[in-house]
Amino acid sequence: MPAPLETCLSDLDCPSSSSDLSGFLTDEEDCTRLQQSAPASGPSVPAHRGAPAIPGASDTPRAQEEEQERRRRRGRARVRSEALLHSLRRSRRVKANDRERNRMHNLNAALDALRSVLPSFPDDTKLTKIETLRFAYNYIWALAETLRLADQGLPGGGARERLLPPQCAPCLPGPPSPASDAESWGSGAAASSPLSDPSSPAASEDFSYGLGDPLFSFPGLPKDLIQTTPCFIPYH
DNA sequence: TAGGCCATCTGGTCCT
DNA sequence: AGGACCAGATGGCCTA
Repeated sequence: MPAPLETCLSDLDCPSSSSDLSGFLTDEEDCTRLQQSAPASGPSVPAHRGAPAIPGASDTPRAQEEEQERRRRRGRARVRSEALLHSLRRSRRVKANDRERNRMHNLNAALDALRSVLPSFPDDTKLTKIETLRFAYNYIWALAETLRLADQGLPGGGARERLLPPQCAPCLPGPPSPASDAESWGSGAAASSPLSDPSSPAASEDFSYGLGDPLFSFPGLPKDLIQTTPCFIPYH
């Protein structure tokens, strides 16, 4: 069990490494100092290991003292090496944490952008992440169905082709399947949330958007919301 | 107070 | 080797 880092650093006779645990070194600094402090190559450690340079010399008290001093130096070098290795790992971990934090911030920004183009609720309640994804799925589906029905109703058809670029047509989803959605979206995570119904394809009470046509149904979405949001333009 | 949601940290894995 | 991505763990905050 290695000694705590603070203890290790306090034992070091290197003044520059004996303080400031909060300000971690750069990788370059760490690598350089790790190389300098390696037990086998450090300037304070003799090239020979274990056995005295002169056979039989360790019998004298002076030789024994020197041997003890060499051991102490090797011990300090090892401790310093471990501390710096710990510091190197720590600095890399801190960098990785920073990147991960930034990545999640970007992900949240994308979710906010997605929320901004979805119909908002009257009380300005912010959708949770899972609700946003579910709601977006349903919303896209509802819009696609609107286009499809518009296609059927317009003379000569072609509403979808006129309103969407060709590459979009194959991407449009089919109607949400409650069975498959139960698996793909998971269950129970937002089941108890008051906002889970609008975002859940598996909602029990669907609001039928339009003239009772199930293709217009938007699961759980309040009727007045649909009628007031500019994103929903009923097809006549 | 329990449960849900979220942010953050962390170690593992994969990719460039 | 370093970065991106992922999933698990943890703790804080909020609400019913």
